[in-house]
Amino acid sequence: MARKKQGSGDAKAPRKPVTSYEVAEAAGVSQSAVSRTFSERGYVSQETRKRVQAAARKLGFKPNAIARSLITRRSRIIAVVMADLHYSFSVSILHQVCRAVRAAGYQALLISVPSSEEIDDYMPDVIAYRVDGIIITSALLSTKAARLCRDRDIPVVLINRQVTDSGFSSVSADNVFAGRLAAETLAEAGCRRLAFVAGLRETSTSLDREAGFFARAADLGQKRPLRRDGFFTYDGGYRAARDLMRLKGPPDGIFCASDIMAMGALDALRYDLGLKVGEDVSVIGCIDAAEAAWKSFELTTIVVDSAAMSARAVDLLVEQIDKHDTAPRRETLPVRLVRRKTVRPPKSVASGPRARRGEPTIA
Amino acid sequence: MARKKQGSGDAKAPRKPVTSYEVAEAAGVSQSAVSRTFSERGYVSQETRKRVQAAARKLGFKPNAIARSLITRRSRIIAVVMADLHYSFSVSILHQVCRAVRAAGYQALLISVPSSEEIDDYMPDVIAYRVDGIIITSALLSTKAARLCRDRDIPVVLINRQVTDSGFSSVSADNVFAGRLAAETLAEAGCRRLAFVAGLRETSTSLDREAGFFARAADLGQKRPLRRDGFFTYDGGYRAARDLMRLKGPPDGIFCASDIMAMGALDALRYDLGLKVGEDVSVIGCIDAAEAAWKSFELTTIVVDSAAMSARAVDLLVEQIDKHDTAPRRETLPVRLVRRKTVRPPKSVASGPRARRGEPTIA
DNA sequence: TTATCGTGTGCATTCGAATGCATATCTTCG
DNA sequence: CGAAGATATGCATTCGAATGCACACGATAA
Repeated sequence: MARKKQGSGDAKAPRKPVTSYEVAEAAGVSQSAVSRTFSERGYVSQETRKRVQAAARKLGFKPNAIARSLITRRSRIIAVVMADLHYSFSVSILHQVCRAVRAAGYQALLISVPSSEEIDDYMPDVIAYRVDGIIITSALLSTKAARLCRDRDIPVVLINRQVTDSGFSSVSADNVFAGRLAAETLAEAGCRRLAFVAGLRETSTSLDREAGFFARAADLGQKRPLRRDGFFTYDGGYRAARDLMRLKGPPDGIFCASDIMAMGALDALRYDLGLKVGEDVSVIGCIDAAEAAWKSFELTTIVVDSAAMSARAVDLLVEQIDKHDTAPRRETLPVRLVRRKTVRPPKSVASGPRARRGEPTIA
Repeated sequence: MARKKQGSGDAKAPRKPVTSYEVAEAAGVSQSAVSRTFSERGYVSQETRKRVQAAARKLGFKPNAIARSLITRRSRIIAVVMADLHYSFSVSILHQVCRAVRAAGYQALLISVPSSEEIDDYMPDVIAYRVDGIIITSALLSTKAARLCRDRDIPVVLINRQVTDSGFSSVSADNVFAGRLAAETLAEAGCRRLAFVAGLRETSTSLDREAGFFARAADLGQKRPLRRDGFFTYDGGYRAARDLMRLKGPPDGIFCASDIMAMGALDALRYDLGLKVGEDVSVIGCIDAAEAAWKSFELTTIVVDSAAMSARAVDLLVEQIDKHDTAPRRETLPVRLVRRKTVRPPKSVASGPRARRGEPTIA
């Protein structure tokens, strides 16, 4: 029927991938020499190397990573597991992780899990491809999955999540401090009744922020803050804020465990309830998603350097891949407050250095 | 120093991955039988299959995908190339593509390219891993990269981009129609001076939307619309809108080639210029990003079904991988208008079935 | 009874690069 | 001058699963 592949003329175009043997032949050396040239191990004379490289270039040779992986027992692939690819922060992390992975000389196999619970269904693939390591973000490792990794000796690094039971490395923002910072900022702004909008239950991210927030609130002599679940979504934040404000003693300072929820809260407060955010109520988010800086929100929030977090996670992982016997490490990255307009400026300080209005900061 | 690997007791945990030979031995059959059991080709008796499966389960055997790839010459890996992982639409596409890829029995190797121009630097990796196919979204293929793919016979499918010069398959939204629809909607709303905010130059997405918009505007007897570049960013949209409104004959209907730009435009119009969007000026976006539905925007926009687009793209790719000789196809998916609040309701029609206010649609 | 087919099994080879070992050449030093 | 070392090269084997081939068995057809 259709013409055969090798048939037609047009040389140059190598239909079947070129192998090291063909390059060897063209260069008049052995396959070993070709391998040594490309793997940069063992001895190859300048002379030979040049001839091999010339032949390789001419034939369009690129070592087959699959074959290499088989014999070296290193795939140079890192699995990146993500549960919620919806949120902009996850995406920013993913982007950064990809870059870091590549910079370290690995490839990223993306595993987008619908939800944390289903991670077990995805592990077999990860195992089959003999990935050298796993980065997990916005997802938890089931105990079954954790056991699998341990049994197979696959290093794992978690980003912004911690697994209590088992000794995997992790890199997180200083979420407890973020919570403390939020409580402090709201208190300084003169808020007398605080509230916390949590993310998903059982994520250390949200839990830690909550713990810090409550602890610091107590320190500062505040009443125990109110609390609602917001599920890390816009709608969740919207509803949480609306419900909170309908209580008998409504809050005047709300800390949301993520920016998306804070934006939902903002919209509920101003559009549903007709409140003035930054005057009647103050809101603080967490993460500093791109949207937080938009004119529509100008959200005061707590930033984490996602690039640093990703880079660190990959560093840690690669280190564990290389020297095999490293103990799990847990690292924490500093966070800081970005003041925009959703929190009343501090009471005590005179109306001093407040951002000018008018011209947007964008221009 | 550290204890050796194989040393300590605790059986069960297989330090070195189990091979088909070990399973064969445990089951008292040959390696071929194991292979046949797992690859589901050739003959294996029920009896043998069961014993192999039992042994495999006991030992925790999972066929090594790397070894399999080497001999079958199919990696079952699809490279997913993305230029701008920043935008929520890209992300939604990515998420969907991942799912589709997995559903088709492949794995996704994510290649996050900083910008379209740098794609050439990333091709070698893609080639080295002998991926079975490539999905490209929000990025162009350089002519060099295109040649590489053609030479090596690697199927490529582009999502929402088209490459003029070369015959690769693509799946796009009906962008020309989207433009027409936008022009029509604005005209119906009574707009007399239209404007278009373009994305990035040379992306067919933006170009097609522009073409449709201008053509339909002309049909409808409108003056030739104004035009600004918005680079597919919030800031770009913000500036474009501001600049447009400062012209002598400012527009009263703006179509932005993406939602993000539309949100920037919205913010410029209302916060910088103090205009009432949906009354003084109408704005239409394109894509229907998640944020478009938020209370802060309630953006009227043109939707594309990103799940369908992704699924279709993967289908097409897999088809090309399987039957080798398929001609490139270009598919176009329908788009439709989602009316929210940034466009004045049609003049002619009485104030009829307009969405109720009050309770947000979220509750 | 013999030829033919559908099953089932194992042996040996294959994919393509890496690498241990033997070997060869060239330095350098005692 | 001979031994030791560094450099350079090729041969043969290896990684782990897939598969062509030969062969064996039982059932059916001629």
